[in-house]
Amino acid sequence: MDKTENKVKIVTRFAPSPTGYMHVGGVRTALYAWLFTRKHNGKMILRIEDTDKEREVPGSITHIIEALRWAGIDWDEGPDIGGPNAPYLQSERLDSYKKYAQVLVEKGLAYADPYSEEELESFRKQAEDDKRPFLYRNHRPENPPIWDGSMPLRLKIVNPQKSKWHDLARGDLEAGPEALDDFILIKSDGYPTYNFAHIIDDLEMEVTHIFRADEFISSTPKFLALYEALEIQRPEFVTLPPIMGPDGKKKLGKRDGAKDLLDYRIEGYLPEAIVNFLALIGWHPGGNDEIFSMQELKDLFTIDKIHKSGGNFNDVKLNWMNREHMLKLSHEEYKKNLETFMPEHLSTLDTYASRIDSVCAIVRDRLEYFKQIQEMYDEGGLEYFFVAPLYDADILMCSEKMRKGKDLTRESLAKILATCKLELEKLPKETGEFIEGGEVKWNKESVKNALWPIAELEGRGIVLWGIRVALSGKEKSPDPFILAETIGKDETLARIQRAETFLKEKLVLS
RNA sequence: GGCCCUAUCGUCUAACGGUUAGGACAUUGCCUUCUCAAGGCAGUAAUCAGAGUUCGAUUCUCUGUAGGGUCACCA
Repeated sequence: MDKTENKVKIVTRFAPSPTGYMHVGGVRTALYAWLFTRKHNGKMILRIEDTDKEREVPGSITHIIEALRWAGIDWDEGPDIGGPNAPYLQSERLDSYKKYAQVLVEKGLAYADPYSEEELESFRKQAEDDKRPFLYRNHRPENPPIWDGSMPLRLKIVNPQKSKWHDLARGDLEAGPEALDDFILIKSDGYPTYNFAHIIDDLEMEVTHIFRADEFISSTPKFLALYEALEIQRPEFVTLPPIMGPDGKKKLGKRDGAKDLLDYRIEGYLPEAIVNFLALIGWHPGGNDEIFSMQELKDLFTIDKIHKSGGNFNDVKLNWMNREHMLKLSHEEYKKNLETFMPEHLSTLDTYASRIDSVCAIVRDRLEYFKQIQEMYDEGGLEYFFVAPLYDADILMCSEKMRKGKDLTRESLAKILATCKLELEKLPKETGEFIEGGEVKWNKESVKNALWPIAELEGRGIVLWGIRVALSGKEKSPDPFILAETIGKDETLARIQRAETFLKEKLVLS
């Protein structure tokens, strides 16, 4: 296989129809074609199959292009960049289809369909009532009218028999003669059907490998008949297994929550992660590795490793994988991504600039996708990184478990906090700079060293919980030391002071 | 219903006639621990069923079963 691939120039195409969004299944098809093409220094074409004017959604083409580019997939010819085989919109290639249709008419292999939709419908119904499959060729008109373009044009299947073919991913396939019928080449509106158009385009564009979804297996006999009628050589088929919905029951569709690819960008997923994940549904290079870069995928990709059976789209694992890719980012890259998801009311604060780096580091282990930053740590989000929190007495007082049997009143907690504050005041204020003549500076280590003796004395649960909540106001948050380091000495002391006062006031009130 | 495709832990998968059937996600337990994460360790968990071929079948063949696809003037 690989030998011939290297001799003949590989030409692949991705040919979506502009129906509004970029299905992840489609992205995978494009991805496999892309990996294969780029690995073999081939040529990839983007072609838009816009022959159904009814379904076309305006803006789709730009959307598709944007989505594919985001995923890191590029092409050598396409509607946006042109190329020697232009145009790349099927709606602009009508002359080609007409030309080949005429060839078939002249060969006596295509004929006009004179029936009305109602008549066709009744044939179908009759077949259904008789419990046999409907075949148009059983109703083929004796003397079809001359095709003037106002009626559909059908291919005449002269000798319906069993079809056999080879698929590079699936192996040998076959279908009975029932799968073959006189199908429509050109619709009455003058546009070709998919079945016809893609074959003409692939021929004219000299496509060598067709990467396609599983559902096209059933119509392959039709394509084969057309190649034969046209007396042309067919490209290789590479049929991919289906991607199922999370329940594993049905093909992944819009209703099962199949997202548009760009939704993942909105959620703050990394394109490399999506690509990695998608690549591994239906293909695996062997071995135990799972995290691959685009480059690695390209190097490893081979058609014979494509699976036959379908796979589920499991977004729990996608999240894990996305985190793995996020972890590979440098601090600067991570920060850049994260900042696009920072709520504006925080990013405009004057505490923001000095603390965002630290927040980045803190959040790094915790996020599976960047938008999660917005839902982090309870409802309050991450305000407490930038502004002093409000307190809840119950949370501040910590749980029984943390107290470990020790009595704790608001007054005694306030005292403990005061003691901590006293110790922390002794620390120099500077962060990140070496302090001459003293080991301590204001970083999480020194804060820890200052607090630890008190914690040992009064109970770790009480002291560390108390400080942490004094700094964050939250039941759940990063540890107090890193929080203290992040907000700096002045604010740490101020927040402890506030918590202390809060406790005392509460005490007086109650 | 006709035709077609597919079948390894719950999920993604490794294995290309010989393995204690491996890894990952998820899950469970433990460790770490001031909370939440993260991290570390450990555990539970699969060859759809039945025949054949073979010294030996997850792997090859057949049958059954289940799931999926497709039967448009959609792609």
